[in-house]
Amino acid sequence: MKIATWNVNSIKVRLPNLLAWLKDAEPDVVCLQELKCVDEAFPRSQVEDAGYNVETHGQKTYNGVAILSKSPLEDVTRGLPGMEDDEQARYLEGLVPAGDQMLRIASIYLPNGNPAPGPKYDYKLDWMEKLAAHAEALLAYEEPLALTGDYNVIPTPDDVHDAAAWADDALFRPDTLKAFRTIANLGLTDAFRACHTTPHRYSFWDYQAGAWQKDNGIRIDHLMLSAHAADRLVSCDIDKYVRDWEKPSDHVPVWAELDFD
DNA sequence: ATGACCACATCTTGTGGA
Repeated sequence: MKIATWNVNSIKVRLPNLLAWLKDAEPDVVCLQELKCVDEAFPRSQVEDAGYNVETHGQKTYNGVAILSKSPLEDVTRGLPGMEDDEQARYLEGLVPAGDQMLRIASIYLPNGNPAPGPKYDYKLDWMEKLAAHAEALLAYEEPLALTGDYNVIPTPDDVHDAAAWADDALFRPDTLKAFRTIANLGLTDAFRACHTTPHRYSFWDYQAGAWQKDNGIRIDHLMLSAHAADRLVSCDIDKYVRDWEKPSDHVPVWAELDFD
């Protein structure tokens, strides 16, 4: 099965690109971030007509996550457990069939955290702590699990065009990387890095300053797999070509193929 | 070249993104 994550930066603006990419890529499950709309405003019928079941966790103007799946989702959770007071729609989780098993998959839009230091950065680190706690609880099931989304974390200097320029940024500060390693070290595999050693492969290019044309990007969209999912990993890649489409998101889709027989 | 964008809400300017 093919799973994917894509920060679309407004589902309303990006719907044509989403529908075109769904047709191209034919993913089984897609986690979306930054819908920037309430649940009622999600273009549900168009996505359903493309062959997908839709679960959303939206809010007005900002954030918002969704999971599209060819099979209906079960056991859907809205909001990050342990952050019940979170007013920001950043987490959605559900179960989908995977061969004769089930895959638990989450769509994550981790806080940006800039400017750092400050309250927004504190919120990011708090969110990462709660995500770690929830990941630990899910990993205890010892089942296929994919925590996928826009982590707003540049894991290593190989994942950024100019590490020095990002040194003080909330996406690359030492405390951010430490919190990300804490999550990964619970037993989650970065699908892209498991498949590729090539440095400087990116999933985001800023709209500004000709970042795309100069390949000044960062890799911040990740598929983090439990052992039971990583054991099934066949391939993973970044659909960079989508960044060249008209009206692109600043992020592109990242996908992984898992073989559940 | 300390340059350069985009989406949203609101109303032509501010906020947020990364």
